[in-house]
Amino acid sequence: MAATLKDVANKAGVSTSAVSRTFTDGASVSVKMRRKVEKAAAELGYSPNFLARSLTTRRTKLIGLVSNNFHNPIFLEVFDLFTRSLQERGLRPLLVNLSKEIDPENSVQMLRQYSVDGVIVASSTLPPMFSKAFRDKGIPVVNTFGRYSSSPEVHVVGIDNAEAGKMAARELVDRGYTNVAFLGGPEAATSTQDRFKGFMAELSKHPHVTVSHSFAEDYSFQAGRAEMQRLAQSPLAQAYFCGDDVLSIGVMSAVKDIGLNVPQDLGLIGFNDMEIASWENIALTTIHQPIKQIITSSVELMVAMLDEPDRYPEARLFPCRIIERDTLRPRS
Amino acid sequence: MAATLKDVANKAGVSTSAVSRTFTDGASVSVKMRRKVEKAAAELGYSPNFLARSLTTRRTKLIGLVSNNFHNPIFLEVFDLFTRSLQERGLRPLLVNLSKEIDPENSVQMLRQYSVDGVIVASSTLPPMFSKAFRDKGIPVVNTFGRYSSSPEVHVVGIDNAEAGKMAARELVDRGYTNVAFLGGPEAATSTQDRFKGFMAELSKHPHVTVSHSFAEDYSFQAGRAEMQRLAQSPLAQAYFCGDDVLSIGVMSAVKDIGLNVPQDLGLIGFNDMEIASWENIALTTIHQPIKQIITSSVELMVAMLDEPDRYPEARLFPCRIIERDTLRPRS
DNA sequence: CATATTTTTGCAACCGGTTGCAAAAAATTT
DNA sequence: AAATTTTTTGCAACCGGTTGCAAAAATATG
Repeated sequence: MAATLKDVANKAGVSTSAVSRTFTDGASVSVKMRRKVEKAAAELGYSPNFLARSLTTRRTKLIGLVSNNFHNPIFLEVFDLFTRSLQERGLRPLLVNLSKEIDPENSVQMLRQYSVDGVIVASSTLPPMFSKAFRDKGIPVVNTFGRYSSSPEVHVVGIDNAEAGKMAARELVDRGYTNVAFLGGPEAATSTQDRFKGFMAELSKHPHVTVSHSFAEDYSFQAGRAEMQRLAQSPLAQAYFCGDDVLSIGVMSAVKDIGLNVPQDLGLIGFNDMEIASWENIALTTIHQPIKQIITSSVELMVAMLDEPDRYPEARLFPCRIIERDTLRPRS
Repeated sequence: MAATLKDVANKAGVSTSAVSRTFTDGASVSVKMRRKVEKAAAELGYSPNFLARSLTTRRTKLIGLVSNNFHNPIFLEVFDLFTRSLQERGLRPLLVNLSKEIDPENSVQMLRQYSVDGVIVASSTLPPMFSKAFRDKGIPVVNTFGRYSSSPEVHVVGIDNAEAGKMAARELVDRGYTNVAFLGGPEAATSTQDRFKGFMAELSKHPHVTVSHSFAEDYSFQAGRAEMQRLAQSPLAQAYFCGDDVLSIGVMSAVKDIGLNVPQDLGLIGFNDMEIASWENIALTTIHQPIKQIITSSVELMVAMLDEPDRYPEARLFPCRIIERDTLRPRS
């Protein structure tokens, strides 16, 4: 069907190596030869087969993009940024949806069979073991949104979740709340655990502030709503730090149903700063996670690893910042 | 690095063909041979290289998943369903983000270079020419959410947008609105054009109903909000049919700012029934597009085409239905 | 048991490219 | 113009598999 190298070589009356070289940059070809070959190639509509090429070059330019977050709107943005960023560098994302998949082995094997050059694991809820499984097979891996560790075993790019928890705590204290609560996502997620730890650590410096906590089933609107409905059966705190924006919005909706007003009766601070949080009829005060930088950095790190696979694992952390909107009472 | 066919053959003391056959189903291998080979393979941790295999079998099991909708939350659901559905059938999505890319040629060439078995174009805003470019190169293509045509040139799976427009019109008339408006997405999108046509056609049967129309810049919250703010400078209609849920929510937010109430002062009906529409603090009445069926059907069609590439192009259309929530006044 | 039939196996060519090496051609130097 | 150096080119082996074909082995038939 499609024209091959050999077809072009025949048509141009040259060797296959000559054709190959014209399509490999940095190879030695004379101007005359190049012109002759390019003419024949254009007439045949030839372009080299990447997969055949990969057999000898050992580079496919395929990058496994592995995630289990196909329900949180922020991940649409994540996929947008990743795909664009990879494309700009001539890399191609092979998307793997891990929803309800627990065992890394299948994915590892499959991505190896496709000879991906590297793997980006984009998730804050997958166990670190997942990323390590790739590293153990010698596949360069970056765990984006992964857990920061002082002795990282794989490359991690993301934020310091504990620090973010502290930031939320400070903000609530600053605004004069004296009875606050942590309403986290799934307790098993390392991101939740770390934010919780940071939140509590900071508050322990302010003994006059009472603190409670609970965890929603997952990072979703309905989980947040349900959790707040449950909490409302007992006395509520003055302000809640939610593990995620979409969770916060669920909470907001439940609060409204109860007949309370945000921020007058109850303060709310979210996490992520997804686009929806900025919608004027939501206007959620939240902690912004610099997704764009995180993703750009992840891709840059991946590119660096392609040249230097045994690069020493590093953690790249980006600072978060508070985006003030309408769900916390004004600073006192 | 990784073990190859030859390594396994050596270790097991058999020919490479024998090893190849044990990993190809339907090939003739004796039980003894299979056991011997499998043992050696297991010890070496061997699994076949798909790309090398694809060279001779001419099947990569890669499917290009091409879209330009990386900002509409409904597409997260779309990607979730596509990736899961493809994975279940042993196919692998190679994701292509077409945002701001207008020329199909690059994508076509790139996907050809990776020898994808087929391409799914998931977009209602890309011109039909895009899908045809793949077909012209002999690549099986399904245009999901594409435009229905009585003489389709490529396979289309989606809804009958004109019919959906009629459905919206009927619903508004039924509820006694006599002054209604169409607030579409980008005018260039075929989906917008068709819904508009259907909407107008149905209303022409009800001469007592006044109708106006306008178009937002794109399918986004801010575009909807801006458009409604603009419209509010002149007298408003009683009810609006919006081209998309996220657009509707933008409209809703602007309406609220003006000091009007939905549905008492102004009715609103959206399109898509994305998850956010069901959030209790949004509660948007909308037209449900059966995304799940559309995607399952798209993938099934793709699988069928892999066996029969010259299959006669068909259009598969699924009926929409109205989801009643809180943004239209009750039936009179 | 010899012969015919079926199944299993290995050889060798091929899929579409790349690349080390040496010969050929072109450009420099003497 | 001959000798030397540099650049360009083609040969042939290879990347990791599959597959048609014929030989070998196993099974069935007379």
